[in-house]
Amino acid sequence: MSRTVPIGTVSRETGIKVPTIRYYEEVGLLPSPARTDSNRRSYDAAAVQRLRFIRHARELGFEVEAIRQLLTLSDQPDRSCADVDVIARSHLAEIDEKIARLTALRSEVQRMVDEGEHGRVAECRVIEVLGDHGSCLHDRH
Amino acid sequence: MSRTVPIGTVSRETGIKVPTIRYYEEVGLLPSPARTDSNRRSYDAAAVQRLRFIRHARELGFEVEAIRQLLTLSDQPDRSCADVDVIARSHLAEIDEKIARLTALRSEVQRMVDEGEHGRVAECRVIEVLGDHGSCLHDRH
DNA sequence: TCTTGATCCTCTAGTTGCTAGAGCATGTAG
DNA sequence: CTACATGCTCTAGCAACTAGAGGATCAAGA
Repeated sequence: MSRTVPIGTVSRETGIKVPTIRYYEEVGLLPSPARTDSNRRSYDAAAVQRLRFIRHARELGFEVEAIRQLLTLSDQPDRSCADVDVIARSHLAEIDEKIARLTALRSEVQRMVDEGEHGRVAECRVIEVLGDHGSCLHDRH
Repeated sequence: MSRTVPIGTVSRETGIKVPTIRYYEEVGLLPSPARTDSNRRSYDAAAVQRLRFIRHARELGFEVEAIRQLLTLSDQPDRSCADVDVIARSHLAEIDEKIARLTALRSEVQRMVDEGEHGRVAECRVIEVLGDHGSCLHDRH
């Protein structure tokens, strides 16, 4: 059988603070782990990976409800294909939009770094880049 | 002179709720706008664009402090190149990491959609994709 | 002009997603 | 067998909103 670890170790391995791990359990993102005889939580590798997923997804700006859905996708053994598809597609669109916006922001910040290297920071369009309407990043003036 | 609009219009145009706009003003992300004779806020186009930037940046998972820095970059007329460069570079790294993670997540969700179309949802690796260590998205077995 | 409904104001309080601390139990190293 | 780290639960605080009360103002119609 695989090794299980206490919450502090999980915290160190995932970079998620101990109370936050307990919080994720409380709100149902993470299944309640087994307990030792002395009532301490003991986590397996799957729990650690799930926590890492939660952390990264949060850093990427997904809200807890969206993460719950993505985790549910992942938990589905092989059933309810239609539901899974609907959820997956909507998240795909969301992800594409995030990538598009980040790519635009990236190139603008990169330009600032490049120009900064030559001693002058030209006028900055960071705001314009992310400040535009819609998701299509249409050509600017 | 350019048209200015009341807060409700700004809210509709940006998708940010009225109290949230006032909150952004309170915490210094948005400069206090001009007021009408009857003390109502009136916003110009620049304010609207700045709010759209804030919204998108928040959706992308940047915290308020990071947004404040990015906005400061944008507000710099042409001074303090070194500071700007340091800030820009650190955000560049952060942005690259976000893009890498999102791209990985995207391809996994895409795979689920593709396989779902053929009637079966294969085992899902969404968690594995974002659950990995570090930022390098190293090759999985 | 008067009124009625939408919109604005300020201020306070609630929600979400954590995060820190009190007070006590347990585990482990010397 | 201390002693100090780590765990437990529970309560309270913080960041970033969000909603509502109570009151002023504006804009359109009778």
